[in-house]
Amino acid sequence: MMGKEVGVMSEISKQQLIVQDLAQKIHHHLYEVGDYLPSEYQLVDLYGASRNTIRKALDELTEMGFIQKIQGKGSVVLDFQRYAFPISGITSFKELNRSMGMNAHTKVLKQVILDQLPDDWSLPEVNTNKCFYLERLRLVDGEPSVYDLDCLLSPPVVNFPTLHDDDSVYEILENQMGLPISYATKEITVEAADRQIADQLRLGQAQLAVVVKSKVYLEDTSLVQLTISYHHPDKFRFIDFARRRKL
Amino acid sequence: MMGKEVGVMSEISKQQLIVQDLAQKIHHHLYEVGDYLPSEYQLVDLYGASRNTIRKALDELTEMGFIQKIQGKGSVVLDFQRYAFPISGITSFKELNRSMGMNAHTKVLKQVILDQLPDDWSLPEVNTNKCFYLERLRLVDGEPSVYDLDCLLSPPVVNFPTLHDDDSVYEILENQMGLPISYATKEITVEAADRQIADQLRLGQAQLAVVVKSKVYLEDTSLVQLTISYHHPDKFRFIDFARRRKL
DNA sequence: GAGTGGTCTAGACCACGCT
DNA sequence: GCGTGGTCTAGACCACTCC
Repeated sequence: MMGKEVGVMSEISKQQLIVQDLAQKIHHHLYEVGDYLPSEYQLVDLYGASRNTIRKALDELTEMGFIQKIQGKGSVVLDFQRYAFPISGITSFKELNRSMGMNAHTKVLKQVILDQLPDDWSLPEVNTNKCFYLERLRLVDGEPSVYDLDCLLSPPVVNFPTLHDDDSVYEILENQMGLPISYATKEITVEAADRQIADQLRLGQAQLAVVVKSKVYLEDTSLVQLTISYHHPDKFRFIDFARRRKL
Repeated sequence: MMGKEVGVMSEISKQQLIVQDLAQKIHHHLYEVGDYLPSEYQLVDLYGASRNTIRKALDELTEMGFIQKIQGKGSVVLDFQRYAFPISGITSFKELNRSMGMNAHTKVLKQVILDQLPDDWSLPEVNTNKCFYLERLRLVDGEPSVYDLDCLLSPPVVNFPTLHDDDSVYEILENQMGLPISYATKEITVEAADRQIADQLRLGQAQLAVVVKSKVYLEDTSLVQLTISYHHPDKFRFIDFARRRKL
């Protein structure tokens, strides 16, 4: 009948601790693919949490593709550890670089402050924004793989520092500037790249590139970043996990 | 202290009813983009549900990109109604056809029963399966857009009926055969298509197609369908909504 | 301080899988 | 019948926003 006994939030929720702990254990094969996790009531004892908290943690792991719950049986560990190459959810290139064994580097090619968005970014909804404009080339194993155009909008971004090679934009936004990224939309198409980008990526005759356009938003729904990425078609690979949504 | 008063599950959960009702209202602009939904406590009264149930419904809408919750303020309606062209989550082509104003048709080109998976599908983990093999061509506005190769595995699929043009595989699996689809993995790459497919899709010189390989699973984690889709690069468009996951 | 969402607890009952 | 997950309720307290 009473709430929890502590008065101080330990910076991170009990639910998140459980998620991270279970994710770690799955990742390190303490729970093997095909195994059943301990039952919800066992986890209640293990973590000293209510069943509701346990269930919310398991829901999160389910959504991320770590486990599948089967009524009457338990929670099975799935084999979807492997993450996407360029991007599945929202994760920075640097984070991907770390969590997979990727030998990737980023070169900053251009970095200026603009008074307005570039014309060809075509955004009727948001305009007349100052922005920090970036052009970067991503190399994987020394091969040019992605050409990134970025606009960091101001507001909400102010005093964006000079970016160096291999710096992570997300890390700066979240950790140094206190701007928590919340969600993003992405659109993937195939288009002809212009001469400059085609040269940089060493595209062939067709000059076709995979184009990923994304809009990144903060928790207060303000738009913070626009990105257009040109991926070399031979090096593009997108892996996704999705759950069925009934209408 | 007591559970709910009813004894009969009305086939669909109260939580899902709330999700569907709110999604409808957002879709039909009863709640406009940028509006705040009624507060959680108001929704408790509106729907006669506990706050926990309301919150779980809102969590689902959040995950799907309908709303963004802001602490201390409320739940804002986002503008991500528009769904992906070929596929965002797991949804059948027919469902997409209905929910968007798409003039699409599907032609069944080949339909046979195989004793084993085709060699080039390369699946070490699952083998020696009988399967129902399908080749279909998807036309959008009369233009060939997608060439689909499908394998429906047996087991779990038994007695798969003869498929006609514009039939939905998912509908047959879920409604007629009682096989509930639960989740899927997808991989998107760009590859050269073979002559036959290139001709059907009327690809240009480069013969490049966007290749989407997916594995579809049931609720009991059994693999039910393998698909390789070749998309015409000019007509391929993938739209995604993703939320930030902290490690 | 009032109102909103965020986290957590404790308990009840239902539906499913197995033996 | 027992154990597992699925749904729902009622209540407590925290953190944040805005007046």
